[in-house]
Amino acid sequence: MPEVQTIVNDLNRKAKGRRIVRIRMDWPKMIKYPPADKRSFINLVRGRKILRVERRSKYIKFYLSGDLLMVFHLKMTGHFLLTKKLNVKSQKFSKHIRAVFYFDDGRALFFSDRRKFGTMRVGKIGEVENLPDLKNLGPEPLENYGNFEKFSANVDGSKRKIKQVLMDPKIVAGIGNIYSDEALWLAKIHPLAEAGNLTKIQLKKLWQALQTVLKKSLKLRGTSARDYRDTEGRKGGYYEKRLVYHREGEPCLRCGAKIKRVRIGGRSAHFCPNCQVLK
DNA sequence: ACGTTGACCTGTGTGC
DNA sequence: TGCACACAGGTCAACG
Repeated sequence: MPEVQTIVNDLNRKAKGRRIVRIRMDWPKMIKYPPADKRSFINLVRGRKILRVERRSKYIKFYLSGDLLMVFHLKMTGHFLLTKKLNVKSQKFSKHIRAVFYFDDGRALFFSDRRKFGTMRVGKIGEVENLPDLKNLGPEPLENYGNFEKFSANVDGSKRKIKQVLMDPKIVAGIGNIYSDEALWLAKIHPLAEAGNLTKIQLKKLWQALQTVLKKSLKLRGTSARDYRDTEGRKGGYYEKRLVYHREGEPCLRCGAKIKRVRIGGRSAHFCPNCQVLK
């Protein structure tokens, strides 16, 4: 999520107010709405002005003229690159360009995505906001005023592992593999702990830990474990500051025990077997 | 209704 | 060098 927020902030500074004059679409399968329909997608978006860009969970929402909403999900390897043309810094991504949005000022927004998991949708605002994937999202972890209570209610009674629950966007928005590991370490909770068994105090601690790691990563413009780059092709700085993610075999920063890795629901979870409790 | 397992894709790193 | 296999920022349809 800090990566997505960084991109959204950049787009608001550098793409807001621009008109999209031409579109190149090389991977139409990424269009989820209107369903796999390249022509209607292009016809809807061409000629529209970008009024503002917002984030909800890990979705990037472009509000366009004509009461339209264009929504992207970058998944694991999606990038937005904003340049006059693909420069040296972004050459690494140039063979994975899936779409190009040409602006009225001569610049262009390139969408690159090595694994082709990224998605885009466009339609009337209400129409798109009511699509189930966007509508059924959990509370934003960085917004207060009742969001902890919503999170707590969503977790209540769950028999799943807390690690999986944290990564479920219907439970809480915007938390993936990196920040779930980081927050669980900070809150001293074992990733395999049954979510519904955690005390209210543990959940509160976890919620605060989420805010701590997300805010820290936001300041550092996200985590570049591997592919992530911002709209100018630059890396984020959080990877170097990470607490536990991708530290298997290294000493725990708190107690010195060896960090372990286990698979949970097909994903890697990194944790300290000594100071993260299962109970 | 709930929890788990594939599916979607392309690439890189590691061990034999 | 070649080959097989594990692994990689996410999400959801399909299944029991």
